[in-house]
Order: sequence, then structure tokens, then C-alpha cells
Amino acid sequence: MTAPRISTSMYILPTLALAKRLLGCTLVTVVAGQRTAGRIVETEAYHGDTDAACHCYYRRTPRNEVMFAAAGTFYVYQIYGLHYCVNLVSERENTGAAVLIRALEPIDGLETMYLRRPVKRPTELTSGPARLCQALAIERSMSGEHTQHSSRIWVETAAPIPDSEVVTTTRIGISKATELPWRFYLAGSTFVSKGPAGMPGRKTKERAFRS
DNA sequence: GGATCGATCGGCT
DNA sequence: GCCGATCGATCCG
Repeated sequence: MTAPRISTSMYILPTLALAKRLLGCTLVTVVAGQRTAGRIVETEAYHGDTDAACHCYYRRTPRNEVMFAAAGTFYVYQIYGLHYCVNLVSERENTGAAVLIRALEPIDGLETMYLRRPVKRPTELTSGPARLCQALAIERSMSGEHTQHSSRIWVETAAPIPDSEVVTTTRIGISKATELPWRFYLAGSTFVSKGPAGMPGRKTKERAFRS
């Protein structure tokens, strides 16, 4: 079962709208002939020079260059020297904004995912930005690929999730701009990441955002 | 269950 | 030199 890839009209949405709209859609990779896919259940928005937590906040550099590419481009970066995280670039070219994909519900290729991540429960497979990259074999060489054209990574569309099923909170694991309610997840999903319990010197606690 | 800590390295504040 | 959009192991209760 596959669905069409997301269309231009979707990934040109403003970053916050795109972050919400990606919920329910399917992130797919095909690596070494193995298709692995998961339903997106958690995202975060990062937006250019207005957002101190964004990689593009200070200026354009070789590292964040891909975030200034066309909307629909994947931006993959390495964090803490050993993990990867994947984003979908948003907004007009040269803006420097993206949506971080933080958690998936595994759908296809579970056996392959377990080979890449020897864990016990399906909830441990893809419930975190670095975990899902390991399970779907996403690494830095995929940075710069486009969801419309890539043969190894793309997003497939799904019906929009009603607002009543989307929870909005502050973002996780950052130390700047912690007040922005730019994290979104599917209410009731057991595949959402919880984030670190608490690390010294870091404000990681999420705050529910009332609306 | 919750808190603490180490791994590991590229890019820059 | 410092530190991060993280994870998993370990210790405590």
C-alpha cells in the first residue's frame, strides 16, 4: 500500500502549517532494496532568523546551507557526533526554515528496522528523531535530496488530521526559544517521543500550550 | 519510574 | 575550546 508523494501545494505551506499537515503522512526510505516507512506522529518547526533555536538563526553557513534550498528538500544533520536528524525544508528558497520529524509509527519494513535497531518493542523503533533515522537508514548523504524526485527518501500524502487530534506544545531538547509552541503531535499516539527526562543546564521540559 | 552521565565530532556562538 | 533539534546505560528508589 503506497500513496502518492506529497505535492508542491503541500510543502510550500508556511512552516507551522506544514509541520501540522505532515502529521499522518508517511516517511519512506528505500535503502539496499528495502522499503521502510512510518506514519509521522510528531514534528517541530524551526524558522530562520526569527527563531534562536534554528540552525539558521545566526547566518548562512556550509552546515545549514541545505535549509536554504527549495521547499521539499530533506535536510539531514549529525548531532552529538553520533546521531542524525531529518527535516523537510519549508518556505521560499533562501529562507532557512524546516520541519523536524521527531517520531513515526512504523508501518512497512519492521523486520528491516529491527535489524538496524535491535530493540524489543515497536515503540522503541522510531520514537525519537535519531531513532527513526537509524531505523530508516537515513544518513547525511540524503541531505539535499528532494521528496518529489528522490529514489531513496520521500513523503507520501495522507488525509489532513483534524485540529482536534493535534496537540501543540513547546519544543523538546533545545535551550533557546523554549517558549515557542512549535511542536505538534497526534493526540493519543503511543509512538510520540518523550524527550530527555532532564539534563543539567538544559530546559527540556515541555509545556502544554492552551489555545 | 525518574534522574544522571558518557559517547563522540563537526562547526562555530 | 565549547557545545549541541540525542540516546542508552546505569543508579536509585
